[in-house]
Amino acid sequence: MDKAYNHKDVEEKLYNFWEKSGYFKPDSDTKKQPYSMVLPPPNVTGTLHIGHALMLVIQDILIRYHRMKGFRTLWVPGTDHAAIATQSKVEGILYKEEEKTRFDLGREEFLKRVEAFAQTSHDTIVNQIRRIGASVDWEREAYTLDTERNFAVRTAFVRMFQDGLIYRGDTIVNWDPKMKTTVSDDEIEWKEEQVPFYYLQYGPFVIATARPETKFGDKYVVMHPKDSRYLKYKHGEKIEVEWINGKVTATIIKDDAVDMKFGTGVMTITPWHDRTDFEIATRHTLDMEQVIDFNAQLLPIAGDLAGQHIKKARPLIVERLREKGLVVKVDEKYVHRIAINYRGGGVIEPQIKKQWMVNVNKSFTMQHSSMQGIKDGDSVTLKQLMKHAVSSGQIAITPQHFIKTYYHWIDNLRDWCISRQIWYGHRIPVWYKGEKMHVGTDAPEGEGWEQDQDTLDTWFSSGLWTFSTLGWPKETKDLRDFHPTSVLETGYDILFFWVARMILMSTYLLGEVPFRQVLLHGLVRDANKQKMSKSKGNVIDPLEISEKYGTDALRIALIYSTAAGNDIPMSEDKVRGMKFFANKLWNIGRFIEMKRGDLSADDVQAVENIWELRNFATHETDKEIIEEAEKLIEGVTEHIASFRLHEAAQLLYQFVWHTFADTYIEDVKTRLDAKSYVVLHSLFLQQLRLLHPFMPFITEEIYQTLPGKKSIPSLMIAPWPTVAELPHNA
RNA sequence: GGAGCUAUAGCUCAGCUGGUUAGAGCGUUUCAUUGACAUUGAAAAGGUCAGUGGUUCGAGUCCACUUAGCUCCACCA
Repeated sequence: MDKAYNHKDVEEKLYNFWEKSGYFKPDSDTKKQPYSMVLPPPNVTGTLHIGHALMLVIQDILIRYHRMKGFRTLWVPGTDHAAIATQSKVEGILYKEEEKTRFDLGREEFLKRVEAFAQTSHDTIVNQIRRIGASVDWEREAYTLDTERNFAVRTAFVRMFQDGLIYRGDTIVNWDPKMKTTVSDDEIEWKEEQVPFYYLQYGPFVIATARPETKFGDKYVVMHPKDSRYLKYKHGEKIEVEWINGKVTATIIKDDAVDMKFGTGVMTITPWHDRTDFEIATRHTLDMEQVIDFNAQLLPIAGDLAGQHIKKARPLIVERLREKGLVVKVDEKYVHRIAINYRGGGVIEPQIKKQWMVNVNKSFTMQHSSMQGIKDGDSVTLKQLMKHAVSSGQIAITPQHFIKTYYHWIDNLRDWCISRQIWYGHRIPVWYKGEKMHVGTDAPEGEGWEQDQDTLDTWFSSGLWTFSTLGWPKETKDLRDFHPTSVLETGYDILFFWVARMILMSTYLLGEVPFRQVLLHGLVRDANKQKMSKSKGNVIDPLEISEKYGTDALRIALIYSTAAGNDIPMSEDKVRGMKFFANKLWNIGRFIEMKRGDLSADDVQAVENIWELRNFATHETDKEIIEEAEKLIEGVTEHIASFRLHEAAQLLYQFVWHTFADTYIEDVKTRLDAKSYVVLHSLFLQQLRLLHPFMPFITEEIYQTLPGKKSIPSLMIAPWPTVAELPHNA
């Protein structure tokens, strides 16, 4: 063995060796118990960051452990087209490099650009996944927007439509005038901004607003029914008021959505551009009028200000109100929260628009269910399904406290808007011809049909991921063998976006849970507990780190000292420490290799089973180390089985370095004979196996380099150590 | 407004179902060694486990309250 471990020479070589040997594919022995996972597909918007590395490492540890345990493991890789995120990225580049918008190129040409970008990203990402050492089955790689997944999406849409769960209707949506699309509530980022807050005279009332540009059409004035200050005004009463562009007739509305303590307790409403106002207007069947168009410009209702962008119009309106003496007071220090599309950066302007929606509260008849507690023919809602899957214990969530958060989210869930006015994504499988509409997996026969222009929310397709990757809606063998999947491991930040939607889709479409266990990890932060971001310049690039210290050092550093679900402070120091550990491991290997030569005992065989090793113990310390090693095996196994990977890693680190190397080797090195050599060598091989899921490259390299016959060609498929002989039928 | 998390050594964190003297990494101090490994070894200093009260034979661990920090959800015109 070389004096130092050189990860650069080893990693690529070993990964190719593993892949070529077919170890990433499920074992052909179908009698083995299956263990399956899908990789949360990274967005094809660029490159992988350290959070992705963490996710890959945790999942790879689980997969490698179960593979060695004798399960028939499958880990399906893939990438996500991330509709709006990818499109917005390409639009940004397009504008920067050519000063063009997507409308300049047209749908077809623009999509070609996006696809080219996505392909490049995809290639980078795949390469990065390999570098981390992830033992995924590349033959089953999927893309959320490929042909097979598109068929799954269309099938799902049609099924939901036929069950009356998808409808098209006028709703108030979050409109991004910059990207020209709706975005979901979850895609909004709130930003605080200090703006002037205007108190305006509105007839006998004073109303308050931060957005005077929406106020042109306001003809309803709303107050709380119990507000003693305004009891003399009756619901439905009409009054004449002087307003921005002259006199209007206002109607008094009483509604308890009004907060009596806020402002003056009176407000005028703009139902077309505000969710709360929209809801009030819906309750009292009031008129709704659009004031701002989809480019964020004022409509003719604004009189001579029509056509102005709202940002420019605001000061002009305030000026006019001032002239008319309608401005009572201005609070300059008001903190207003504005909604921003966090994918594209546009300021959200609520609008009423026709959208495709999923009704989460509508009862439908369950066609097929293999879930406990829900039978075929039961009447349920999607919300109930989502809740039931977890409350019945058919899906476990680790850490447990996220269960409460999950329920809380479901309770507050509104209908899910699934249409997007962007081009990159799954086109909605609906066709129109005059007044006629066709909903189906394929275009209808005949001339003149035109497909809906909108595409689907990206989460609609990723919601199908656990089974669309296995071939659904075809009844494939993979689907039978590997669904429900065993574990879904992902960051807690997408519990709602993604995990909840997978539960919705799987319980509804398949009548079974998508996975039995949800395992959530935290955010990787920098050494100062700051979120990593490009603008802060504190981003740690996983590939750079793995290049410098070795992938194994990065892997174990990522999971070493943090409990599941907690955020992880990451520093280079930590990785460096783990590189030292890798070096220690390497040198134990060198020592063992060297001593075998000293003993000129090339026929000394390693003992496979630890319980047979006691026959070779000649000293008290030999017995002790065997006992300790047994405890290690039990401890590591138990910790991994309970998802305490950090505990398992800590046990291994302590044992290998401080018990095995510092204590036992120091003791045995002066009295080494053929018998104690067997103990030394065999125990080390056990440790390599236990460490292999955590540090696959160096353990495999040492294993391959150590002298002696190998009955097993790779650590990847070596049996996981146990402390006692198992009955043969187990 | 609603919900959740965190508080343990100088720093970053472990501590699973309550059970001897509370652990690790990094950092600090002292000593040793070119021996598989200076990417080393031996040792040391450093903690009223945020505070108060409770349950218990026994609490870092369970319960209540207080304080401080963080996060998520909803959202006020």
